[in-house]
Amino acid sequence: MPELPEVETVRRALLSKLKGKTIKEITILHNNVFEGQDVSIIKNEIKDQTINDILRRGKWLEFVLDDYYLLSHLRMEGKYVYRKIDEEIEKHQLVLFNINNEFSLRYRDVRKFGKMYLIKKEDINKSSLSKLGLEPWDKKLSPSYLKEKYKNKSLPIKTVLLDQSIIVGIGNIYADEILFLSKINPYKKAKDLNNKELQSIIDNTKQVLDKAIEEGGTTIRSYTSEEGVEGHNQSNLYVHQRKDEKCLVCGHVIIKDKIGGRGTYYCPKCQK
DNA sequence: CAGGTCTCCTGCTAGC
DNA sequence: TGCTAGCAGGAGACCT
Repeated sequence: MPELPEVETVRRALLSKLKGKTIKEITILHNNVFEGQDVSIIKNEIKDQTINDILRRGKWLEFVLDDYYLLSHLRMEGKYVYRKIDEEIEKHQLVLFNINNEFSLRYRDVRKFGKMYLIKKEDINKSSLSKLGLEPWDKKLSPSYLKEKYKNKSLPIKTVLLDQSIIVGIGNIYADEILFLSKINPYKKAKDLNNKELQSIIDNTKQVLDKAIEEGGTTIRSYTSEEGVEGHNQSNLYVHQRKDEKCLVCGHVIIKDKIGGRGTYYCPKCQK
């Protein structure tokens, strides 16, 4: 599932193909991708908008057009494929962007969970992006920031790490890895963490995500950044998807539990 | 406000 | 071998 490193890898690949190119037309084959929006307006407004840049905020892609931002969230299995304009439409391709009348950028999403929003630039503060917390590398991310955010959180730290209004970009895979490296039990209540543990979470978040970006993301199940390009970070995972295998540090068997409805992998000996 | 539950969706797989 | 129930999960809606 695309988390911050995967989205960042996708962003870089898209930018190299699309920077400066123009969306001549959009074909929306599945209206729910633009949930709550009038697709006829979108079809008109996006016409002839140039892709000036592609940014990332948390797990969101932000296409910087002339008058709009096109926000795209891949959720579980969303991905972009790039085709010659006249190639046949394949199953699961939900939105087609005509690029310079020459190429076709296609949003493909088997499970149809992903979302897009076309937002006027002046309305960006009313968008989903406005509710996001700090990027992992933000200088403001400190133990005191987390202390304040966690002070009323009785939920397990595993669950709270996934809360995008506090730190952005962490999903289920990296949350498990961050807690393993921080030697923190995923069941521990967020509000009970001390400064040392909070600092450890901050340090390991940056380290885990940096490493994963360097490796082009983690490919388990279906993620690829562009067609035929898989990530390599799966070989760096200590606990995620390693149920019943031995902990690489202490040899104890890795446990899988369900915490907050999410599959959670951890080493009960290393993580107290 | 905090937190629990449900919903969306389809492909894969464990188990019979 | 073939079938099917159950599982996978990010984020927002809705309820208590």
